[in-house]
Parts: sequence; structure tokens; C-alpha cells
Amino acid sequence: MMTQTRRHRPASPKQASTCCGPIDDLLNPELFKALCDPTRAKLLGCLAKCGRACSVSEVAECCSVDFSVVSRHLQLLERAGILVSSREGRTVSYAVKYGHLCQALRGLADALEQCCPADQAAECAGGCCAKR
Amino acid sequence: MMTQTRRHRPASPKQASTCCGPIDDLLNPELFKALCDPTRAKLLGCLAKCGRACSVSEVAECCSVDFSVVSRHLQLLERAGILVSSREGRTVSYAVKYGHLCQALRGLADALEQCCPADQAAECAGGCCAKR
DNA sequence: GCTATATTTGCATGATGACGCAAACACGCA
DNA sequence: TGCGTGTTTGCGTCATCATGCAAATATAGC
Repeated sequence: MMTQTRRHRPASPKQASTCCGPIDDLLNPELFKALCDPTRAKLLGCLAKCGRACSVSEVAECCSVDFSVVSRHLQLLERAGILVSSREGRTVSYAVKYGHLCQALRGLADALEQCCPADQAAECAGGCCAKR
Repeated sequence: MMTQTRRHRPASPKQASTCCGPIDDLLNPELFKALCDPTRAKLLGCLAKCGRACSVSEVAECCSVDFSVVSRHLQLLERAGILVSSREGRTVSYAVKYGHLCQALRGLADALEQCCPADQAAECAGGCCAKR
């Protein structure tokens, strides 16, 4: 399997499929599977805005779905590496792994930018250090 | 509906659910729904690495699924704002909207960082200008 | 118009997933 | 040990979705 470099670009999608770059690992369906459900997105949003570890009961209050459903969603988000759980007595709390999630998102953006042809690079660059 | 600021943080997830911040729009399930399928992820990866507009037939060669399936996946990715299509004669080509996708990903990362409590900010910051 | 090529659409099927309810489990406390 | 609270798990159901095949559509060239 070839490795893609900025200079060496595959001529066709077929060739690209045998040419592995950083984007292949970062375009991880498991992560996005966790984010693609509206209920989970809402739960994650509430947890993120809250900025601290919250118990399952607390989180369930921000959503109209059943308690058990919330529990399952939080488990799934944890398995995806988005949340981390901690237990204290009978209470289980979940907190956002900000760092991990930010890195995954920025990593993918960076990898895309690497692939982006020069003539479109301007619109792609979003970082504060983006070159004009 | 209240607007979240860095200073004013919701005390509970329930309160957070009535408190809208930038993360609410950026945590868009539609975008992630498009990225959560392994076949679509592969197609997008190939298109991205290729760095140019590719016809449906070309893209189909990098994947073992049926032709019609590829066509449908590409349509879905376009509706999600990830690809853009152009027609030339009987050939339809799709290209990655690098800029749009990068902005969506970085925007979400930035919004998460905004939510991230100060004591975790270091691990969250991933930009080249990140403050230590 | 006719034909070949490129793509899309209709339809059936099998798999996956979200959901609610009830039961089970874990733990603190009397 | 028994009870109450917080959470997880088992299970059935309904909806969504990925897939392949066949038919339909669009377009270029004869």
C-alpha cells in the first residue's frame, strides 16, 4: 500500500483507494456514528455546555426520552471516546472528553486541508495561522 | 431562550438544554449522518485524496458495491453539503467541498473549546496558536 | 430516430438502530 | 437483612437505511 504525500497525488479514486493517507484513519465512521443521532447530539450538547460531569439522571432531564434510552446513549458515546464515566456510590456521571473530541475534529480538518488542491486552499484554511 | 456565554454557564443539563450556544447548530446530526457509513467514508476519502472532481463511474471503481449504490451515496453526501456535483454531457462528477467541511469541523472544535472548563483547556487546544 | 454509454430511480430484502417498558442489578442506609 | 434510589439490561416493536437488481432516464454520436 502506498502512502500519499502532498506531491504524489493519486490519479484516480481507484488508485486513491490503494493509497493510504492520514485521512483514512481520521475519517472514522465509529466516531460519526455516535454523533449522527439527534438525541445523542442533544445530550452531548447539554453535557458540553454544562462543562462538568453529570449523572445519568441529570442528563435525562434535558430530554424527553426514557431514562434507559439516555443511559444507553451515554454508554455509546463513551465507547466512541467522546465521554468518560465515573462512578460514585450508585451514581454514574459522564463528562465530555473535550480534548479527545477536539483533536479528532481538528485532525480530520487538517488532513482534508492536506488533500485540498492549492487553488482551493484559501477557502479551506480556517485556523488562526492560515496563510492567505 | 438564553444564550450561553463563557461566563454564564448552565448549572445543570436541563438548564443547558434551554441555553443555546454556538455548539447547538454545529453539532448537526445531518452532517454526521453522512459520514457515519463506512462505504460513504471510503468514497469520501478517495475523492478527497484524489483532489479533483471525479465521475460516478470513476468513484465506483474504488469500492466493491453496486454502481447504483455509489450514485446514491454521492447524492447523499452532496445533500449534506460535503460534495458538489457538476454535469458535463452524460457524465456527472463530484468534488469535495474542502472549505465547507473544514469549517464545519473546526467550528465545532472551537465551540467545544469554548465550553471546555479552564482546567482542561490545555489538552483541548489543538490549534497552532494554542496558548499553553 | 437509433444505439450505446452514463447515471438515476423503483422496488424488495435483510440488517441495524432507536425506543419504551419491565425486570434485574448495584449500592447506601436503616 | 430489607428497603429505596440510581442505573443497566432483556426484549419486542417500529422505523430507517444499505444493498443489489432491473427498469427508466439522459445524452452523445451515428
